[in-house]
Amino acid sequence: MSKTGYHHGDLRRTILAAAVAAIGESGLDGWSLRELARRAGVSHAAPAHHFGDKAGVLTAIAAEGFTLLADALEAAEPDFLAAGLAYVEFAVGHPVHFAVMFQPSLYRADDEVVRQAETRAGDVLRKGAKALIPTTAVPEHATLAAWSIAHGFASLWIAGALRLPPGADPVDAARPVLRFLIEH
Amino acid sequence: MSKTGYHHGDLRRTILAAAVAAIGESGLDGWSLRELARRAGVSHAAPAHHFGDKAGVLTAIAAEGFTLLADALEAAEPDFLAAGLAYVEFAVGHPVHFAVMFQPSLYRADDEVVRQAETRAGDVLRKGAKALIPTTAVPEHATLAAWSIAHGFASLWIAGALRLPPGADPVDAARPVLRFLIEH
DNA sequence: GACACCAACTTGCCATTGACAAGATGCTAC
DNA sequence: GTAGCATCTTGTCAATGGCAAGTTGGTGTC
Repeated sequence: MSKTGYHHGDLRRTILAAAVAAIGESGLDGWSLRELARRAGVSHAAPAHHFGDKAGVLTAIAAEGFTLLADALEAAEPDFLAAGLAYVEFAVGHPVHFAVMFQPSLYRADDEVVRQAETRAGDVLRKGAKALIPTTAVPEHATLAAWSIAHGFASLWIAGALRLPPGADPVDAARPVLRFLIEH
Repeated sequence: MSKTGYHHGDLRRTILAAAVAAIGESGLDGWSLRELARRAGVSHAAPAHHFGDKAGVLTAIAAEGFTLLADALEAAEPDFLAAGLAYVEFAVGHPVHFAVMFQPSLYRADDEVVRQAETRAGDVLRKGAKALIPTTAVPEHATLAAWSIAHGFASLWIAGALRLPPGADPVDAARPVLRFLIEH
């Protein structure tokens, strides 16, 4: 675990965290493998050993993101509003993961680890949503509507497209919007 | 307009189209200014003259996207379902524009042209949505819900996150989902 | 305890790229 | 016809991604 010496001990996680930080600061275009290496205090080729290439780093971020999302959804109360707010909270709290996850062209979507994490998140989301909205309509439509509205609100918030008062809390702002889906 | 000679005549649009094509093929990371120059048959520095840098190209794509979106929304029938489907149709039909538009960190969001186009699209969207959903709830919530569900569905479709039967039409798939917001 | 093995990391390298500077070209207005 | 200027080119440099080959040191085995 020591940071000195030839073997870093925890380089993989260090670089992953550095990548998330760098992307958060400079955007998806403003980072380089060499910068991550510098931040971690290792040679310029060290990241490649753990991740192969840039897509490998993004693949790891996506996998981590799907796992975090699945955890967040599982931890939420089993009703649509709570789950939807948990979805928004995850997205706003981990905007880099969220952005990468839903741009499969950036990473290796067929990677085994990503697929497992994605499948788990998808299962949690679908199974949950299925029973959360009492409706006379087709359940699949309700599920997609629920997912879409939470995903859409989170995306628009992160993009800064919503012209809401500065300092507003995204979860508070999302509540009445999500509620509109089920009661109005 | 002739493609031969020192002056291309239509380089700006040619490069812009090449950029959209290249990003569509290789993703937001898989293109270079030099590649655009090669596709257009000009020198490697020609794109910089028109766009400055890579962010300049993405800025132009974003501006074009907001204009196209505003046009599409204006052309749609004045009701929520039609407008929502037009939104989805635009996003799926112009996935590159859509992806760039809602990632302001990729381009110069404070660019004058972009701001005007974005404002126009926003106005069309907000003014429209305001009167499209008869509701007892707060109009702003209804507007945000409508925007979110259309944006979310489109994003998830483009990301390939929806596990729907292959060959399905996105607009047909979106219809019952959007309808769920207003009647269930 | 010596040795083999192997993952972790480094050094060195090259083609490609983004960005800038300076020069060449040709349209256009007067 | 010529001055001015937008358009496009040529040349260049630092930075990057990715690969190859080498080094380090921990771990298991006898």
